[in-house]
Amino acid sequence: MAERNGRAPTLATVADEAGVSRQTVSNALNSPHLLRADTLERVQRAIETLGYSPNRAARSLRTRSSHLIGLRIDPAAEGTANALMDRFLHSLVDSSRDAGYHVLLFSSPAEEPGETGAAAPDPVAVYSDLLRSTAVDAFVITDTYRGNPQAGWLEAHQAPFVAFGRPWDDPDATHAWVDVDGRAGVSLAVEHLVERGHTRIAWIGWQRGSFIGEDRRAGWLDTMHAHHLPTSRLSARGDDTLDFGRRAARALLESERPTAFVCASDTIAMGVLHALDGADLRAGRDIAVVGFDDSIAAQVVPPGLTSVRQPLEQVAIEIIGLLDKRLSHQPVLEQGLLLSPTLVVRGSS
Amino acid sequence: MAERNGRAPTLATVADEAGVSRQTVSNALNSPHLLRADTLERVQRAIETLGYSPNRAARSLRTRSSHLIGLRIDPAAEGTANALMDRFLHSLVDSSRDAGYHVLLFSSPAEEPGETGAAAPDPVAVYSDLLRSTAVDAFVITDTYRGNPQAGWLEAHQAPFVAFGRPWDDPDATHAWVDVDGRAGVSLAVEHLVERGHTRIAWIGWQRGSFIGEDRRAGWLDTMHAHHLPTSRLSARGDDTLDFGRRAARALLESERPTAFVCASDTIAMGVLHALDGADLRAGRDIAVVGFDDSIAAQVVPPGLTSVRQPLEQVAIEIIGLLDKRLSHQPVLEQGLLLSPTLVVRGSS
DNA sequence: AGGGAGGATTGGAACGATCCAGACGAAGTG
DNA sequence: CACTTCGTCTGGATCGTTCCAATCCTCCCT
Repeated sequence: MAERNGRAPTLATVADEAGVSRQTVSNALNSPHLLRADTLERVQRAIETLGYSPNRAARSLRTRSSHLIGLRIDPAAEGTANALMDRFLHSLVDSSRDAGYHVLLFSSPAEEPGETGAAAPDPVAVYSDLLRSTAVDAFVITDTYRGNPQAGWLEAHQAPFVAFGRPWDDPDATHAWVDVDGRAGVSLAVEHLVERGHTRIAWIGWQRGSFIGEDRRAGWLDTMHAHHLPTSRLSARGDDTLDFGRRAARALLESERPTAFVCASDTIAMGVLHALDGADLRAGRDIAVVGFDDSIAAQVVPPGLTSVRQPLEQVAIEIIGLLDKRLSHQPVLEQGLLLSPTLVVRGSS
Repeated sequence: MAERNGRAPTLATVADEAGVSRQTVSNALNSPHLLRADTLERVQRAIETLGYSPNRAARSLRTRSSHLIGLRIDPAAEGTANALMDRFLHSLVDSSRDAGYHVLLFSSPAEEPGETGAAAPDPVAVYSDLLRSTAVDAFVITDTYRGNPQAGWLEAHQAPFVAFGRPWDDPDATHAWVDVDGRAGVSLAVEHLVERGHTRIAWIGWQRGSFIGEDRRAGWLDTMHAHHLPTSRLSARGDDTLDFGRRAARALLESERPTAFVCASDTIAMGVLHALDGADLRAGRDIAVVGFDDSIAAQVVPPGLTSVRQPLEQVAIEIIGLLDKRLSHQPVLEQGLLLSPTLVVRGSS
């Protein structure tokens, strides 16, 4: 931690201390194999003594790479059990660190409806700007649930990025992605319920038009058919809200008497729990409920909500792996990677 | 978005295009008042045409400031309803953007117990390194709940930072901080319950030794005394876990028959709900429960958990405000800022 | 008309690292 | 012994911006 005349030590300082040239110190850091063993050690000792860390700005300027990865963080809707991001973010930061990167968070300025109209906030402008100013080397994009303009733009501008989520709507996409097999996840859930003896298993999911929603629903449909179980009128579609979950469950309970609910999200599943609470039914004893995402709410709500858990830690690792390959100009063999979720069984089933 | 020979435009490119010198373009960006109106407009047009954004690395190298704010993101314990971070993070990113900063996330390498012992992972090393390499201009630190080594170290090294949380254990601390008045929050909760006619109001909180825990508990104690209500044997202390909440509630229900529970956290409150669920009691009808944090779980659990909500958005704004002042060498008048939480009333009370 | 004053603009130097081409020895080869 | 080869190390140029001091221009005053 020693400093000289109040300013942080530079390469030159270290070079003086070790009695070598700047370039040699640089090599000691970046290509140690080029140095003779004793020189290397001498330099390392000097670095240690002075408490030297290379200046990122200077390095970044010269090498044209910041070793930062950009991630847009979207305004999460309150009340939607969307703590997904939390787990993913941790994992992403950890994986990045291991690969020598840091994560830079950014957000888009809110598109306030009552704004002075002229400056239409281009959702892609932020990406463009970060890239042009060499603030980040690459992006991780996460919001591919209903197509996504960023992916197209980034791909067109040859910006390095990896997506969490398949390019559902663009079969020609060539960018790298990692995704979780939602269909297989829901299938796990249905199998689990069938094993427990349920035959009337209802689906509560999202509106048509959500690719992810349709994929998950297909998991329900497939598995029900495979077991020759009825599906007609056992399915509801709506928004990803507590309230919709509650209303849908109430309606289904009155008309179709299902014994189990499989939901497209934990938010909806929590809505179902509300409906049961209102009808004096108990989840797990009278009716089974399964959610999707293994959110914190699922973990703590009594009696525990069975839920499909995405392997977010693994997703993050794979994403950084792909990104790192891309950035170090190694050939990327697999374009996309589909990971399997697991089912966490709790009291609600 | 026009580019010249495949490389991003620089100041010089813009200068050529506008027929002025580099420095003038620089001034157009940083001190527009120095330019004549027509020159300014000419330069701006050139910038627009070329799609120029200043190179951050170069700027950062010259000005010795990265316009990045570092935030350590800790491995959140699963199952603890700690989605606090999520709201805070969003807010912090937004406020930072408005002030011209970005947020850089980092984490400490996990201290794996089975590691080759020698390299003891110094919790402060990461901060030190980021600072020396001028990767960030300042830090926001959040984990001050039981003293915090970083704050001391950062203060000693004159590193700019603002803490979310009071310097409980260090009356001599001179750094800036923003915190939420937990005591007042719990007091709100107790007042609310008293209004509803409760007189036997129990407290379930954390172990002695947590400053925050004692502060919140004091809110309960104060308010109970103010209303001449009994407190003896109505208080339990333990870990911040579901399980402790459940056990404590069960024990209190058997021995003291409280009609309401006030908890130090939503996690504990959810544990209480588990206990009620097991005893066939209903929260809100038979027994009132109030949590702390207004986590997502509190929002979605049936019948809704009344909870003390921290004004995290405001906290983030104030933190960035203080940081910005500090970094732009304006005098910081207030050293600390204590914000008031609110009570969100839901079905559980 | 000459001399300041002050605003507008400019070119050179610097920030701290890496790239590049070349220098220096020591070792190997004909 | 001269010549090449290879491993090691070095100095100058460079990345794109801002700082600094100097210059130019315009306008006003005497």
